[in-house]
Amino acid sequence: MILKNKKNKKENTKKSKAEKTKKTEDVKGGEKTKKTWSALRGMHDILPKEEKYWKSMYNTASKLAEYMQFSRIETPILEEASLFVRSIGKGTDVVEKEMYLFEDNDGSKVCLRPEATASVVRAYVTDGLWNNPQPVKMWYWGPMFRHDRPQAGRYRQFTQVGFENIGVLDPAADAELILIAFNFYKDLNLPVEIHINSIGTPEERERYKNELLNYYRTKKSYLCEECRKRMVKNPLRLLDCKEEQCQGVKEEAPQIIDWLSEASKSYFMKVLEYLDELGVPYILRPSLVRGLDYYTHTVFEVYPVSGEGAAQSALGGGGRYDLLVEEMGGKSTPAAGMALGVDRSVIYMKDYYQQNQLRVEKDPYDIFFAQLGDRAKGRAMKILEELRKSNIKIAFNLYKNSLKTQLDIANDLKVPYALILGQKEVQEGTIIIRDMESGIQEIVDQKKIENALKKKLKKFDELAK
RNA sequence: GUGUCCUUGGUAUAACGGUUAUUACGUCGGUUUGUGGUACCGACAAAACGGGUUCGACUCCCGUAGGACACCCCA
Repeated sequence: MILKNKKNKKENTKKSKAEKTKKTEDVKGGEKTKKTWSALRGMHDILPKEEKYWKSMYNTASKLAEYMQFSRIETPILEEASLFVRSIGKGTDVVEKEMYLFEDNDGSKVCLRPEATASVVRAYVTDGLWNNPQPVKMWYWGPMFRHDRPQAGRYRQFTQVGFENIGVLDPAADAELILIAFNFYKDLNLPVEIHINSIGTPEERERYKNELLNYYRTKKSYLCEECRKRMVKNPLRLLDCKEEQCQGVKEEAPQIIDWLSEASKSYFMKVLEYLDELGVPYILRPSLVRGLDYYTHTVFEVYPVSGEGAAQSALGGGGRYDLLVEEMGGKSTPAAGMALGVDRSVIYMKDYYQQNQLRVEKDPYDIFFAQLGDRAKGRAMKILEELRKSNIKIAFNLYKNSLKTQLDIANDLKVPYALILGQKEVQEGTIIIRDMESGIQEIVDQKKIENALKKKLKKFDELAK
């Protein structure tokens, strides 16, 4: 299909205008029209040139997970819709307007996962993970879907990396998760801010909500339109309002921390103490509430530290969800978790690296292997195959026949040495090693390539030491 | 979901209601077929899609799609 398309296109360009007109008529006459596709709204391709960022994120997460003893879990992308309605909460925006919801062939309601915590908890409950040594620490990396209006760093399909700790109620677990989030960015050389708060138990939160509403009712005449809606729909969000006119009211508002029980408060204090001990900087933000219903006690979000510019959206966040496992049909089990937005983090990384002239280096090639002539090409493939396990990183291009072009590529790749194999060398069983800087060439026996190269390459010297 | 702005080769761009749509990067090829960086030459490659206004639309208008930004919300 694609090939055919391309061919047509090429022919078109060579046609005169008159012929083009004719072609249009043909199309109208029922011939196939040229169609191209853009990605669906909010979906994007991750191109090869961006891969280095994604790779370094994945490797960083994976290494952290291993050190902190989180094991990888992969759950399906498609889940029963009610799983998320139950876990995330019926009234939330994520469930109400952002789910990719559709009917499966048998008529059951399924959806593309908007997040993974619910799935991980489902696995914990139904796959018997509660019989394993507790807590069960798991991490995941994969695509999530939310049907939202796209914006910078907000896509309908996006990648999250997340960590879940199920089965233990201990401030150390909360601190550990925050530490992982912090270290993830630290290892990538990205400065971040941790915002943290505690929203206590549902009962405490309910009491606070009433108190907040009582307070806001007395100030109703000062409020913006949006805030009046929030009073009915989502009172805790009142504290997020950015309108000038509401700032004064906000500052005087009661804070949730004052409405927590002693137990909740001291739990939260302990989390903060651990963070202090670890040297993880945080900002207490009494207005921080999270969008999903299942959170209890500790909640936190991670923000980029931007030199200038507007407040950016969160890179990630998480918190404790002690009631979710039971809500999902398991035994009452405490748990906590967090998730980071990889797409957003990649954007931040690109930006920050560019501004600060940092680079993600790809592993450079050691050698370029140039071949010349039919027989040499076959022989080159064979030699490349023999060197595959040698740890020497060799670039090659078997489809270019001119030596000039191949050395040009070698030059672009900035390799220190090139191998040159032509008809003559094939006959003699030798190969040329060319020093790309000095231009000095040396002829060696084909059987001794590996050793000869290793002698020349510095990295093998260092390994030997 | 609401609002504002935008859409010219792969990327970045220029001009124009009327000749063959500018330039750079890029890609491919070449400068006597076995030797790189420079240079020179050549080729490739574009008006998102559909409709309207007009003698004539890449240019003006409308719709669709996509993008960007803000809000709601969130990763």
